[in-house]
Amino acid sequence: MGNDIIKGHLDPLVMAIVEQGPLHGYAIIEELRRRSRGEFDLPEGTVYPALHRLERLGYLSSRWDKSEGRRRRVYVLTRAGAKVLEAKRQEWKGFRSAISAVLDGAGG
Amino acid sequence: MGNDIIKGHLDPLVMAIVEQGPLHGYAIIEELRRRSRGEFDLPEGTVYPALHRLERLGYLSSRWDKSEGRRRRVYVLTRAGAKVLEAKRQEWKGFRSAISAVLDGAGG
DNA sequence: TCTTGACACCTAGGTTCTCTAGGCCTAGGC
DNA sequence: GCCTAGGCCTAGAGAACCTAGGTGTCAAGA
Repeated sequence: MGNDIIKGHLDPLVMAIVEQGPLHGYAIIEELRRRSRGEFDLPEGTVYPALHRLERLGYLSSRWDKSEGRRRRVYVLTRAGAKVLEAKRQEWKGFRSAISAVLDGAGG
Repeated sequence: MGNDIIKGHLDPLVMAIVEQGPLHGYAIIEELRRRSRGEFDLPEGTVYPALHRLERLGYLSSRWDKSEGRRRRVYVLTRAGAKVLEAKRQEWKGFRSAISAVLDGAGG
């Protein structure tokens, strides 16, 4: 529950997973679950459209892989994607400290 | 730009502001901007509907105040709202560490 | 053989959230 | 009188995520 709060943060998560090496959609979902220790257990209907969007934006590129019988679409991070990811990491830091500042109620 | 990443996090922010004392909408916007050091500069069209939603959910309650000539709707956090806010704070901690774990690419 | 379950992909439509872009009103300064 | 700041409001647009379905392969076991 409360996967809703992921809104607006999914793209950098996916890009960060793919950053470490070519991966297909299904495996990305598993990696996301594993690295977040189960916090992000995302349905395919969330992740696949996100992958398509990121590819359309030029942040990921993909190719079909049939090496093991099953067909898989394998994604890699483009150079543009790497730049965007780095920017998103910075953005996240600012966002995180801003939220914490408000939630912790520091007077100013 | 990038106020989009606030999606799903606005409610606890607003509740945390109101937690510290009765406040009206316009002042809540200013407090949010101040405490986040300018990070959250939200339009009225974002905050007012959120206040109405939170009141409808029973997390805030409001009364009209006319003590200074101008009419203002002043909000306070309900007991239910306080419980939800506490839960949201915990949720935020989990979310924050999960995002960081993924973005920092810790292998295991 | 047939069924089941894991793997692997896809998308239409619904819901919900935030933002844009307006509108209304009062008070005070010029 | 006019303008700005303070103060409230909402309809509709746009975007994101999820639900709920669909397709197909492969391996294990009844």
